[in-house]
Amino acid sequence: MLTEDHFTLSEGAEHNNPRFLACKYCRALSLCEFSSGEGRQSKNDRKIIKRHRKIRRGEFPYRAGDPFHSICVICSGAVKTYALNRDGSVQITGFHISGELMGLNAVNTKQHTCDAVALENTYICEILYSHLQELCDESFIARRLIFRILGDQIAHDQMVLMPLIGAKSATQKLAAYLLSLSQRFERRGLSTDEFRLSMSRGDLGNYLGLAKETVSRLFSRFVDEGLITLKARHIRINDRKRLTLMATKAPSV
Amino acid sequence: MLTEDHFTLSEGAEHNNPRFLACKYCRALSLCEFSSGEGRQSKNDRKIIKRHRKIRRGEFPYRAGDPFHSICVICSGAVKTYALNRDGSVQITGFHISGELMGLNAVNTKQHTCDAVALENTYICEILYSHLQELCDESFIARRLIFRILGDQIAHDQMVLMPLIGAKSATQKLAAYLLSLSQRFERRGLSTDEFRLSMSRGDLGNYLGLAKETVSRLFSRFVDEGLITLKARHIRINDRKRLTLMATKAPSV
DNA sequence: CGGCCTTTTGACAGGCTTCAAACTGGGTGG
DNA sequence: CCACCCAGTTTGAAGCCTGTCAAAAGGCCG
Repeated sequence: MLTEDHFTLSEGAEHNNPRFLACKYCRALSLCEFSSGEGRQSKNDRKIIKRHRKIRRGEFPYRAGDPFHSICVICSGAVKTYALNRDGSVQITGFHISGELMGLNAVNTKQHTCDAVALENTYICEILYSHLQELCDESFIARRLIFRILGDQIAHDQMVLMPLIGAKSATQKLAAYLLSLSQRFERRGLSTDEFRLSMSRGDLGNYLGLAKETVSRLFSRFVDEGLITLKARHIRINDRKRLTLMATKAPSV
Repeated sequence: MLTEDHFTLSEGAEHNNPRFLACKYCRALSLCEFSSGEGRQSKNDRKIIKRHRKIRRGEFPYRAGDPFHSICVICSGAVKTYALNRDGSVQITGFHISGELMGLNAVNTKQHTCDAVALENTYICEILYSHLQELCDESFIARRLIFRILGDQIAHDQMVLMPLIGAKSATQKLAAYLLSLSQRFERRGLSTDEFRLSMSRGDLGNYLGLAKETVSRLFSRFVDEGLITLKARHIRINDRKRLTLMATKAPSV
């Protein structure tokens, strides 16, 4: 499915260049190259994908209430999404890293229900959903692709979120989430054992339903026990086996 | 989209007859009538949907490892799904009531990852997924329908599951889940304020990450405070406003 | 009507949150 | 380039919430 077209857009890229990373991950998704590969005959082919929008730390890819018009692919960087409760408190609904999609929960409502904010300088590609749907009317491959994207999202939500709800201790929650993060980095072709935690302890706590102090204390305990190494927001997993045990087993450990 | 065909299948039905309920809810989904309405010209039209399979309490609609071949619609009754951890402990992944879909998380893996077991005598319709996909190649409406189904599932997971993860107290969790259950019954045309809890306290606790005793105690407290009325597994919500407050607000109430 | 599973209620121990204070690190301006 | 500053992080102490263990009461099904 790769086309020169595709590579042209990334020309001059180097390994550390976010534009290059973008296409590397989109390729893994087989979404970007598809969007640029199909429909070449049309003059509007470029409109289906808006490439490499730069979003600085603290800026918003989209806000709650914005009309939904495109699926966002994170090329590099990280984004958190959150909803505001009526009483003013915030509920973080997810963290999204390079190669992942954002905003799929709005495909039916046609309106974003969460705010999205960049945790660090971030590049995103936007794929216009209405155009992608039109493409589906013509292309068998597009149909299967979009089914796969939606299905993956459902499977991901079920498999990752459920253990976090059912976890009976803070230890379980944090261990489980670290492992799921690790898997996500691996799936994007990055290191499984060593990665950057772009979110603050407070954000993590809010997401997992824990106080930020508890998160901090658990990290310290994990370090003491040799499970992980931590330098500021850079984490390395040293003992995946035991971490997995803590994620599933009863809190009596 | 309704056809005589459709009504024929439910003939002789009465309001309390599960077969009638089946079609009532499927109509709400616009999935069943579509499946029987489209493709009438074909001789295979009946194969796309397998109607009204009866499943007794304790029986399994499907097991983990089974090949995924159809989307299950619950006509009447209730089903829980759960996964087994390596250490033998179970993690309940969801409760499904009449009018809802099951097994969507397997559309891509092509293999079920959870066990599903009926909490009471249950009727389900099965819609063959491969046939539905083929239908998508021919029908615009089928495409939009399946997008809507998948999109709804994603939105549901995001909106319902996230608050449960982020809840900071047992009270929040249980109140939030009762309200989301209530919404689900309403969406299916049933009473918002009065419904049956098909699952045991233990199941609820397992799902929410609470001890069954805690669930029981919270129910008692809710009753004492006049928020709900409880008779065995029949619940009535008396003060939705305050229950909503407990679902979002800090545990200091 | 009897047996069994579920639910309720109590007591206690332990984990988590809250409040508070000291510390660290990244970003800014001189 | 360095010092400063502030947000984020770590660590401590105390109190509440929730899990665990235990026993009694209730409800459902044969």
